[in-house]
Amino acid sequence: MNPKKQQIINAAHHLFIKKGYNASSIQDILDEAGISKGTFYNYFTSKSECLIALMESIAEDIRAARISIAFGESPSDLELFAKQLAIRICMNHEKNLFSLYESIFYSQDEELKVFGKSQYILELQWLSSRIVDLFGEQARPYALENAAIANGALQQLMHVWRFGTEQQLPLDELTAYIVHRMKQSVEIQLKDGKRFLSDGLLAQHQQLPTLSDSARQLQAFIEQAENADIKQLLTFLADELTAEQPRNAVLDSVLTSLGKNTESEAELQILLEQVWRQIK
Amino acid sequence: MNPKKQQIINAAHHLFIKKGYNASSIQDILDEAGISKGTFYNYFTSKSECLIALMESIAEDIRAARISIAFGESPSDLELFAKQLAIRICMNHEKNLFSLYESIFYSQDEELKVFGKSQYILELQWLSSRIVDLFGEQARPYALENAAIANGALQQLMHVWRFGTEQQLPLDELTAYIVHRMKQSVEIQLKDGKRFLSDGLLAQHQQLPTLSDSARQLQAFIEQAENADIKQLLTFLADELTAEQPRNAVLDSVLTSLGKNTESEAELQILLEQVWRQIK
DNA sequence: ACATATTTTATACTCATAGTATAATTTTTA
DNA sequence: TAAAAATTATACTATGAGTATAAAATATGT
Repeated sequence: MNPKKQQIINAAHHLFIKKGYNASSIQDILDEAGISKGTFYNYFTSKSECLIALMESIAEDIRAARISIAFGESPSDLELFAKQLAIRICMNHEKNLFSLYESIFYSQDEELKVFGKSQYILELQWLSSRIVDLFGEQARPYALENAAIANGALQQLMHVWRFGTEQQLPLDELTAYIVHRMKQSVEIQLKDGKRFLSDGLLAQHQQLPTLSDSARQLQAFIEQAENADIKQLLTFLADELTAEQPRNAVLDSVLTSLGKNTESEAELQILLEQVWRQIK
Repeated sequence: MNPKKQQIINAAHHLFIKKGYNASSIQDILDEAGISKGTFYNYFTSKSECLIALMESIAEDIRAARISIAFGESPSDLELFAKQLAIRICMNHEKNLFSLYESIFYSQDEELKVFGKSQYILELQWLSSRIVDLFGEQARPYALENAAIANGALQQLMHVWRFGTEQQLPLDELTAYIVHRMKQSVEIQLKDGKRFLSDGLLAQHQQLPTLSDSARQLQAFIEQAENADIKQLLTFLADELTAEQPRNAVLDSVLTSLGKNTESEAELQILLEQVWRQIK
């Protein structure tokens, strides 16, 4: 990321937290970042584009944090899932960004709306796939619905907590509770088969990529890798994935090292998470 | 309501649906309503105050509709509750007002935010009290939590539906499903006692008013009643409530007549609903 | 019917902010 | 060190919120 662009995003971030998005004028951002108008419009065509860049960078942080705590653990670990849920809340809370996410959703700005929608769908799809990790393939028909409901429950319980008390939200307790309810719900649904949403509603059934698919995708990243250590790790990963009998324990440790590295781009992280799922 | 004020609200309503709140300028409202700027500022000090007036009038419509389908039915009827849930969705949807409600929530406008919060709390309190109606006093500790979660589930399932398909939302199916899940949840909680929110979080335990409380409150409305028929019905109601043995069937039918009358003010409607609960 | 009070209109004004344009200056790069 | 790119300062246009006010229209009480 261009450092000037990053500087603007940081300033915007700071301001949006302090005064909110709507209340921050572009002039405020210029002052905060100590740049002139021309520079701003050199990198962004509008305030909303700047917001999108900010939110994208935060989404990447969340993804990285979720992945970095996952490697070395089992994808079907309920506690891990609860922690991953907490990460989003925690990061957004810490950065006071709920306001942004929610105000975007129904914004009048078409570009923002589309962006918000895509972020939302990504989150639900991530949740859904994790639910399948947790409860097995049989839970797939109920995954999207439970993802949506868990999302709603999280949001609402947080609202009510915020309105009802000054106390600090007990986040781990909340996410554990959400996971507990989700488990109950899925178990009941596996018995009675009742649901409202069909699982294929948001996307045509995306078929699971194979290990060699992942290895092939890795090649692209190996070529453009700048850091030699990372290149080495990625190359090892790609080789090992195509081996007769991939040594999962070694793969896991390599993934963990790579996951801790926050430099890597979003696409690579997503690919690494895919590999993590595959080898479990 | 002053007809000019109503005319402005109607114009704003129309515009907000067509173009959204933020995208509608005050000038647009003036043009739509065919009035001049001075008149607008005679009734409202800002656009957001106009929005609040609009939303208040819609909230009143929702309340009235919910009450009018309730009289004559049992408060513990799950299907009635599902229908009452559908009313809010339906009215907002029809009027395309979800955008408004949700954008208000995190608006930068302090006045709007406070209003949105109070509306939200009112809705949760209504839901909570209905949950107690449905599942008995024993469900009270879990009422607020289930109200919040049902609210979140409704919202999220609607979002996903909207994003995933062009088809018309099967509203009755959705509300029935929400009620079904709520029933399961409450039943489980009555056994295992698990919950996240305490029921008293939003308000100190409000003690139930007695029939004679209601009768006393009715007096005020009787005095200011303009329509003779309504005055007659209210007077009968107040007398009957203080009788040794109120004839519930008659009360119910009188309530039904009064409930159908949409002229009555919000406070009266709330009082009537309270009476309806008391006599069941 | 008339005088008075009120509501409404038309218009012009201030102020804040988004976004454009451009020439001058600074920094980077080759 | 010269050319290219980025940055700045500044001025400009346009839009929209909100205020002010005098004139016109309407309502109200007697």
